[in-house]
Amino acid sequence: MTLDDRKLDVLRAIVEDYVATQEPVGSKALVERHQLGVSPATVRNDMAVLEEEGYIRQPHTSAGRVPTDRGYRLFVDRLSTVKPLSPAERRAIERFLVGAVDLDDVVHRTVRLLAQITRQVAVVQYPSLARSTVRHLELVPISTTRVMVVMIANTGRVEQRQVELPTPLDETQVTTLRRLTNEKLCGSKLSDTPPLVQALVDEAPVELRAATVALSTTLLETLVERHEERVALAGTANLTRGGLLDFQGSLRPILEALEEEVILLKLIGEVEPITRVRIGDENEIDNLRATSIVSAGYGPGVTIVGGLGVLGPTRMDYPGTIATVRAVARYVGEMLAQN
Amino acid sequence: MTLDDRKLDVLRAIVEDYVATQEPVGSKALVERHQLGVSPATVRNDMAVLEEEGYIRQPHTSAGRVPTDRGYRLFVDRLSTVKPLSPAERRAIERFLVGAVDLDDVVHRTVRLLAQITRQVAVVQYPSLARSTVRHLELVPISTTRVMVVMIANTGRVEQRQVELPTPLDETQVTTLRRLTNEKLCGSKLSDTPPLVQALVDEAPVELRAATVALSTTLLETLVERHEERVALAGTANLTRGGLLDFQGSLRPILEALEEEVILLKLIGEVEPITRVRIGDENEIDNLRATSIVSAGYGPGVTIVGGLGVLGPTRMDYPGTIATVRAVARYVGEMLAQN
DNA sequence: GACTGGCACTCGCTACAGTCGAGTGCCAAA
DNA sequence: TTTGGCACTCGACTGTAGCGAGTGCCAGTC
Repeated sequence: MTLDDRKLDVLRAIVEDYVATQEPVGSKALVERHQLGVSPATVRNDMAVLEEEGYIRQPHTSAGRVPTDRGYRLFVDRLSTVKPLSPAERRAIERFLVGAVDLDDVVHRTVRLLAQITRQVAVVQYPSLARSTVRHLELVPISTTRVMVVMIANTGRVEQRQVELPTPLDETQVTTLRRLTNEKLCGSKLSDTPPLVQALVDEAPVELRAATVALSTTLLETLVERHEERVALAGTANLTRGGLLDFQGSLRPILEALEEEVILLKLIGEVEPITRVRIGDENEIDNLRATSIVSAGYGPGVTIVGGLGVLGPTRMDYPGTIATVRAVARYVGEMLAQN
Repeated sequence: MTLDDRKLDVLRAIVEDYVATQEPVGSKALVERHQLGVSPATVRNDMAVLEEEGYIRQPHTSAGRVPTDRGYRLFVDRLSTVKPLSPAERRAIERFLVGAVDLDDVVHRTVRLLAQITRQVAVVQYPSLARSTVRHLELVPISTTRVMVVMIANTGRVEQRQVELPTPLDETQVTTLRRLTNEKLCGSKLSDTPPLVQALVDEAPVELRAATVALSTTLLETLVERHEERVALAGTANLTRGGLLDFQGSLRPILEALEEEVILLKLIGEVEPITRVRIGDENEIDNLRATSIVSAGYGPGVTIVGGLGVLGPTRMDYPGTIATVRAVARYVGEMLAQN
C-alpha cells in the first residue's frame, strides 16, 4: 500500500516532535501541536498503518510512537527541506575560519566549529595525501648518513620522515638529489608516484643510486602504501547531551569506535561532494548502530580532497545538521582554494 | 592523635578492597579478607577513629566505609609500595615502542600503550618546543612572495608556517636568508631565541631586511609566544569502565575538560622527572574533582622535554598506575635519546 | 467510504508498606 | 585494650494499588 499525503504529514510530525522532546509522541499531543485538521482517532488509524509499514514503532504497548531508522530515512529523503542557516550561524562560520595560520589550524578550527554549531561529535579528515599533488620535496641533512625528507603538498599538508642512508652524502650530493627528486615528482599526484619513483631510481647517477633507493623506499612505504590519513575529532562531550536516554546509557562502544582512525575515515572519507546521511542500522560499524552520521566531501573548487562530518543519536535534527555540514564543507573548500 | 600501625593497616586494607570491589567495605568482610589478627569489633573502633580524622567516610549510616581523598593521599604517600611491573608488561612496553618511524608515531603509540595498560585515559604531551633546540630551519619558496619556513627541532618535532613576504625574493636571496637564519639560530633553545632573532634582523643585509622582519615576526609569534604545545589523548572509552558508579554517572564535565588542550597541559606538563599524583580535590580543575591524575616528565637522559600521564577515578590502582607511568616515561625518554 | 467520538483495555510509573540484612555504635566483661 | 553481644539504622528489594497516557476497536455520522 502506498502512503497518502496525510500519513506522510503524520510521520513528519512524529519525527519533528520526537526529535524536539525526546519522548514517544501520542495521537492526542500530535493533533494539538500540528494543524492536521483531523481528530486523534484518525491519526491513530494512520499511525497503525505507519507502524505496519515499519516507519514507526511503540516502545511499549501503552506508549506513544517513535520513528524507526526506516522512518528517519523516509523523512530525510522525502519529507524534510534543508533548513537555511541563520545569518548568525553564517557569520559564526566565517569568523571562525578567517585568521587560520596553518592547515592544522584550519582543521582544528573547523572541527570545533562543527561540534559547536551542531552540538554533536564532529570529525574532519585532513586533506588526503592520495589526492594531493607534490609541491616540493625538501631534503634536510641531519647527519652525513641521515636526511629528513619533508614533503609539502598543494593542500598544505606537510609530512616528514627520516631516512637512513646506506652511504654518507656530502652537501653537494644532497643538493643534486634534491634537484633530481623535485624535477621528477613535483606537480604529480601522490597516488601516481610509484612509476615516477622507479624512474627516479633508474635515472639517478651511480654514486647516488643507493641513496635514491633508500629515499624512494621510505617515500613509497610511508606516504603511498600506508597512505597516512589523519583526522581530527571534537565534541565528544556532546554525546552526554540528552542524559542517558540516547544510546541506552552506554557510551562505551561509541567512544571506542571514535578512537579508531580507520573507523572515522570509513565514516567521513568521502569521494563525492554529496552530503551523505547514514542512519542507525545503515551503518556498517556495529558499535555505531545507534548513531547517525552526516558527512560531506570538501575541497578547493570541485575536486574533493577530504571529508568531514558529524555523528549523533539517530534522534537528531537532520535538516539543520545537513545544512550545517554542507555549509562548513563549502567554506573549508573556499579556505583551501585561497591558499 | 596519631594513628598506630594497626589503624594504618586497616586503612590500607580498606583502600585495597574498595579499589578492587568498588563497594563500601565493612568490618566483618575486612577481617575475613585480611590477616589483621583482631575481631571485627576492634576494627570498627579503628574505623571510627579513621573516620573522625577524615580518612574514610560512610556513604550512608548503614553502609561500609569508603576512603576519602585524604585517605587515598595517605595511602599513596605512606602505605603503598610501588608495584614492580610484570615481565609481560615490560615486554609489552618495549615491543610497542620499537619500530616507531616518527615522532608522531612515538607519541601515538605511547598514548595508546598507556591507555591500554592502565585501562584509563592517557595523555602524552609532545616534546615542548620551549625546551627544544633548533636543529635546522628550512625555507621553501612557495611563490616569489611566499616562503614556507620549516623548523626541525632536536626532539624530532617539525613545525611549519607560511610567511608572506613584503617584497619578492629570488632563489639566491632565499639561499642567503636560509644560511643567515641557520647560522644564527641553529643549536639555540627556542625559549632563548627572541634576542637572537633581533640580532638577525639587525645584521641582515639591506635588501633582505624586510623579508627578515616578516620571517622573524612569524617565528616569534607562532613558535615562541603562543608556544605551540601539542598533546595526544587516548582511552576515553575507559571512563565508562565501572558503569555509572564512578563520576556519579556524568561523564560530561570530564569529557569537556579533556577537550581543552590547555587543561591537559596543565595536568601533565611536568618540569621535573618526579612522578606526581593529584587526587580528587587536590586538582585545580573543577571539572576533574572526581578524578585522580598520575603524571611524570620524560626526556632523553636527565633533561625533561615533556610530560605524560593518566587520568582515572579517584578509586584507582595507585601503585600499579604509578609504576606504569614511571616505566613508560623512562622508555619514551630512551626512545628519544636514541634519535 | 472516510472520519469521529466513545469506551474498554494495556501497561509503565509512582507511591507506599513491609521485610531483610549488612553494617554500625555502644557497653559490659574478659 | 580487646572482644562478644545487642539494639538500631537504613538502603535494597518486593509486592500491591492507583493513576494516566495512549491504544485499538466499533458503532455512528457526514
